[in-house]
Amino acid sequence: MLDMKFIRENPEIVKNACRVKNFPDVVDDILSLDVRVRELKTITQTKTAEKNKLSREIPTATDKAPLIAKSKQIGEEIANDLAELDEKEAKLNDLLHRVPQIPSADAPVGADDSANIEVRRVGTPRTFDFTPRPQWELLDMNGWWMPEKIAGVCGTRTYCLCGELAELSLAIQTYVIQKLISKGFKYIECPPVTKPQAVFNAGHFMGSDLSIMNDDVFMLSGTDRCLAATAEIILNSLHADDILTENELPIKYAGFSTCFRKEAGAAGRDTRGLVRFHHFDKVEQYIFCRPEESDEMHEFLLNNLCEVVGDLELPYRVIANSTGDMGFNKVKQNDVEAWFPSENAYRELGSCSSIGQFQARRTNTRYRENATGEVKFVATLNNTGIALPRALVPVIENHQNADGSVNIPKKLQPLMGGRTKIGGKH
RNA sequence: GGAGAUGUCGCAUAGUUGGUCUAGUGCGCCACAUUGGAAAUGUGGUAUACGGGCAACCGUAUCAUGGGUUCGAAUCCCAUCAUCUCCGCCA
Repeated sequence: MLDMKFIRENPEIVKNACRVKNFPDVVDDILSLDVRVRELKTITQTKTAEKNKLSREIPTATDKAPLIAKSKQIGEEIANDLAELDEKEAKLNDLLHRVPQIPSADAPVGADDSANIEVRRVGTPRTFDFTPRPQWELLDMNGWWMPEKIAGVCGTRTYCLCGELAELSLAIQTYVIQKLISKGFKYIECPPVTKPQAVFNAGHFMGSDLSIMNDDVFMLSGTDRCLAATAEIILNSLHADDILTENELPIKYAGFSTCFRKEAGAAGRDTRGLVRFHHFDKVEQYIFCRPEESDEMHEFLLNNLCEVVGDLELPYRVIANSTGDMGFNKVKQNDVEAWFPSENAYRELGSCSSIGQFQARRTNTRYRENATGEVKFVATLNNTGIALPRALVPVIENHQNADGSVNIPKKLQPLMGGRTKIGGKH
């Protein structure tokens, strides 16, 4: 959410954000509600002050009855005003949670991903001297998965990895975690089960009604819990209501969790191979920092993901996502896409996002500034570290050999017991 | 899952026959004084949010959370949550 004062003082900026991000403009409703809410607060507080004064006089008064009567009467007036205040404030609160984050000035403006800009391209897609196999053929011939079996047992959009590919998946995960630890991240194993409030805090959803997320989140039947779609949800709320010291910042967390998604809007898409499931494993980078250093941290996070993809020896490109494509809570977003030979296209492996103070307002995560002693909201950022099994797809497709074996990227070989390749006819 | 206990202003605590509690004390922290410097000591200060005000400042709320009783609640009632101890179950 945004700061009410900011909206009050910069309505045009906020209206513009609603426009370029494709969200309904509720700014005028907010402004008029805000005026009434403040009016009511002033009135009720003045009356309460009067009532408190009377209450203090009563114990020592000789004639208590008239004071009690007066106090009682003021109490009734306050109750009426409060009823209206509660209603108006709830409405205002809901609308405030429908205002999107202001996008960065350098973000491309556009309605959807067609307005995204390619920032840079690293590496060149390999030219094969044989006909490369798509991921599912490699998976089949090497016995690295059992799609029909798993679909039968667990349903659609689930997967299992078998044998050496499962080992490689674990090696990649370990590699990324170790890399992030070496860059100053604290590794956190996050629970996949959480409360809807934490999902709300992450700021992906609009409004203050938590029930709307039922369409997108797996609720655990008969409980008040749900399955988290990303470790970001847990990491973001890890300092809820804290006042951190400036010296603690930036806080860097590398969170691992299995992620659960309904993929309700993706029916029929990516049904073959290891691209899209109801569950997957992800190492997430997450940072709490001073707002002034947010841009610097964004580059840091983005670079970490680029390094990981580079270490996997994959051609990739970096995208600047447009205002319409970046989502409700984001200031800016850069997707990192790797080359998928079977699709003859670059596809997303991770997404680096600056959230500004949007999530921090929802979690009430603040820090005390050394110089001024002022308490301010922190800025938060997140990026993928690695998402599996999707990241395995470009790895096996780009590094495949004619015999169906797959070369292991050099940096991963130590974690694979020194092996240089897996699969094929040994 | 069963039984019991607890939850106070950074930490530790006082406060439970409702009203000098606008929450006391100790520690910590900050400032000043004292000192050649320090320790010790002394004095003062020490939260967050919101509303009002150019400002100094004033007001309101917060004693786990949410309700309730009352003119008035840290204190009484109800619900919820969390923590601890024991039992049960279990990777």
